[in-house]
This record gives sequence, C-alpha cells and structure tokens, in this order.
Amino acid sequence: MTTEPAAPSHASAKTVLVIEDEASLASTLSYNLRKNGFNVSSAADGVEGLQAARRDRPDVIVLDLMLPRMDGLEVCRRIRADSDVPILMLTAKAEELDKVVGLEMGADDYLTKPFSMRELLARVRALLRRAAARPAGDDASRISAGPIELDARGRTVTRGGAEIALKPKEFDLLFFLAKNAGQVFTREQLLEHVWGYDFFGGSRTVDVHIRWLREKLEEDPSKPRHLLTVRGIGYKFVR
Amino acid sequence: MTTEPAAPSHASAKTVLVIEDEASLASTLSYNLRKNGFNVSSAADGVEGLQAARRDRPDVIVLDLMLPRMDGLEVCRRIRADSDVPILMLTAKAEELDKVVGLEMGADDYLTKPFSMRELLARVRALLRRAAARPAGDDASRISAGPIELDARGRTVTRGGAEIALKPKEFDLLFFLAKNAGQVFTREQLLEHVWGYDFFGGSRTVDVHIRWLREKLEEDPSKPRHLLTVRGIGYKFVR
DNA sequence: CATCGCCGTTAACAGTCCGTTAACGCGGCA
DNA sequence: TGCCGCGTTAACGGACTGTTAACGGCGATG
Repeated sequence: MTTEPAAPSHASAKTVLVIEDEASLASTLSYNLRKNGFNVSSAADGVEGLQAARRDRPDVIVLDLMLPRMDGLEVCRRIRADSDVPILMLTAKAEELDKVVGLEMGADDYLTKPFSMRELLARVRALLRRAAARPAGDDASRISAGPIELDARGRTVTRGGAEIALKPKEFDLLFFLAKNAGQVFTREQLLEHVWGYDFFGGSRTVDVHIRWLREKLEEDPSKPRHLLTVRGIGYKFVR
Repeated sequence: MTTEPAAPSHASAKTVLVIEDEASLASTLSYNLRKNGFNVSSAADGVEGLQAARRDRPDVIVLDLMLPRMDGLEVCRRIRADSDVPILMLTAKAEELDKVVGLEMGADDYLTKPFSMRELLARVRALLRRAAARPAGDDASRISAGPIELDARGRTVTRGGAEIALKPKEFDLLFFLAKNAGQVFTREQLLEHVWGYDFFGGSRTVDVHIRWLREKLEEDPSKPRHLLTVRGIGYKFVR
C-alpha cells in the first residue's frame, strides 16, 4: 500500500483510489491521474483496497475486477455496504461483463481493457460531476432510528449519545438492515448481502447476531422495538 | 394490463424495444436480436418510442441518445416515470458520456458507438438477468383498499394507520386476494397459489384463515365488506 | 515464534407460535 | 325438511425462533 503524500494538492483537488495489482498499469494510472490534477492513493490487492477505501475516503475509486486476496466484486460490494463513493470497475475481457453485471454489485461505471487514458479520465470526471450533482444530504452514511444513530464513516453506533461497541459483523448486519429499514429480509438474503455471496455456512448464524444486537441495542431485548422478527420469513429493522 | 392471477411465470421469449432513427443500425439491431431469440419491436423517433414503450411493455429497451422529435434522455426520463424496465442507452461518441450522465437519468447501462453485436447482446442479457434477480414484489409492493393498506416489502398491514399483526399464511392469503381484487377464487385455486402446488391438505384450511382475517380486518366479521364469500365457488376480495 | 484474546460459527435445547384438522352448529336452497 | 356449504372453535403436532455455551481460527501482541 503506497500512500505517498500526493503531488501538488490544491484545496479542490479530488482524490482517486486505484486498486490494481498489475504494477505497470497501476503506476501508469497513478502517473496520468496525478498529471491531470488528482490526488492518488493506491492499493495492490482487495483487502488493502478495502482498508484504504475506508481510511482515505477517496472521491472516486478505480477498481480492478481481478485482484489477489479479495476479488473486485467483493471489494465493491463491501465498499457499497457503507459508502456511496463512485466506483469505476476495470475488466480484463469483454466476456467478464457477464460476470460483472457490475452495476448490480454497485459499481457506477466500468471500462474494458485495453482502454485509453483519455477515456479513463473522461469517465472519472463524469463520475465526479455526477457525485457533485447529487444532493448533499443524500449521503447515506448516517442513519438514525429513534435514539439509535449509525455512522458508517466511523463505523460507530450510539444510543442516546452513548457509544455502543459492536463487533464488525454486528455492525455490518445492523447497518444493512437499517439502510433498508422497513423491508423484510430472509436469512439467506442477509447472508448474501452482509456475509457475501461465497458464504456457505448455516443460516442460524444470523439469529445469533440478531440476538447480540438486540442485547446491545434494545431496551428490552426480549421485546425488541427495532430489530423485529418476521416469523416464517426473517428479520427487519423498523424506526 | 392483464389481471390474471400472478402465477409462476414460465420462461418465454423476451421482448426488446429498439428506439433508433438511423435505419441501417436499427435493422442490424433487430436482425441480430431476433436471430438470438428475442422478440423485437422498434421505433424511429423519441415520441414513437415512448408510445411503444407504454404500449408494448418490453422487457428491455435499447435507446439511442440522439433522436428526432424527442431526445433519448427525455424519453428515458418519461419511461422511468412509470416503469422500471431496464434501459440500455447508445451514445455516438465517448465525449457524449459527459452529457449522458445517463445512469443518473435512469438508464441502467450504456454503449458507445461503435460497438460489436456480441457486446450488445451480452449487455442486454445482463440487464435481463438483473431484472430477473430483482426480488419480486419490488414494484406493486403496496396495495390499498379503503382503510386497509398492504406493504409486501415489510409484510405489514395497516387499517386506518394502525398496524395489524397477521400470521405468515394470513398475510400471504390476504396479499394474493388483494392483489387480484374483485376476482373470485375457489379454495383449490387459493391452495395452489398461496400454499403451493404441492400442498395436499384439505380445503377447509382456507375457510379458517379467511375467518381469522375477517376477525382482524373487518369491522363486523360477521358482515364482511372486503373478504366476501361467493357461495358455491369460493372467496374474493373487494375494495 | 508462541501465546493470548476476540470474534464468528455451530450445535443443542427450550419455548413459543402457527397451521391443520376435526367436530359441531347454523342457514340457505332445492 | 333434508342436504350441503359455510362459520366457528379448540386442540394437537410440528415448525420456527430464542438462547446459551463451547469450539476453532485468526490476528494482535510480546
């Protein structure tokens, strides 16, 4: 992970996070982006990329589909779990389009290799314009429900101002449910969205995490007011 | 709009609406889509395209950005006003991307000319897969009948704003009847649609559930106004 | 490199809720 | 009036969920 203090950084300069394992491409991207006035940070595999995304809060992310340690789709999905940052995906072959269905995973745009720097820059700029045009309060990084407040940026939860310590999975699950408040999800849906499409464990895991969340969030865990069971279906979060 | 009972839909040929003014491209698109098993309808300008979209209810729309009479963005926006049909936009130059911001307008994907038929087909298929994967009940998920309101996403029912607790089967049965309001169903039909084709129990089960629903929904359960008996046939829901 | 501690997962058990069925009563229709 | 269809109730058995605890892995830490 290279977090070189980026070149001449204007106050208005936007930061691009490049997640790309192929060294030559990564440096070409960084060079050209910097030359065009962007701050650039980079990561060489999926896990580092995810960490960098959460830490650096870039304005745009350029994300390769094929990555060591965690593939691009999974990275994309996890970033999307608590951020609306525009994501431009890079795919090696047109055939991978089928796999991408990337927009479904939450990517905002994609490019098929090989591509010109000119095109990449155009798309990065387009994504930034889009993001700028988006209403400011549209940021889904903060969610509140009664006395409970969620902050995706710091991954913190407070109830009545007091911070509540949640384990990573607990936070992910709670945040997903809160983001889609009012909607019921089956255990399988929750596993797919929160745990990941490649999770093959049993669905009772969800129950246990719900139990723990209730213990920490609900006034009376045996009579939950927010994390509700929908018998025969699954769970939902209500404000 | 057909009012048949919503039954499991079998796989059938999907319809693509092509809205493109350039005749040679339009016919190439139609030819290739048909060759690949799609039904194709087409329109040569924006106004016709919008009409066709509303009339034909296609499964996917391929929409050129530059069109006579009404441009693609406007068509896209108007289609989105009352439909979630996937839209694939075609742009003449990469630079138009700037203008497109197409996804923001509600398009689901786009292609820059020139493109290969192979790529177009891949993207059309990807859009169809996306649409198919989208949870059913994602639209038409809210039904109201007088003071009674149904929400499929949260599986909640309210009467006059107050939430009514229903058991899983009760909700399924009510939702099915409400979705097909005005139509009479025999007990066997209800068992097939609500319980499932593999249910082998007796039909009196339906009666009991109707009874329970009346108890919870009707002002005077002995004189139901919504859940009506059709003697000798079965039941129906009226608004 | 070893150890510790945290977290996620799983299994097991208990309790609750729900769906089904049977039985009886009532009312309409022939 | 007799039969058939429907309303109504209660009870049983099973499915689903709540709850707890133990296990194993993984990263942190020294």
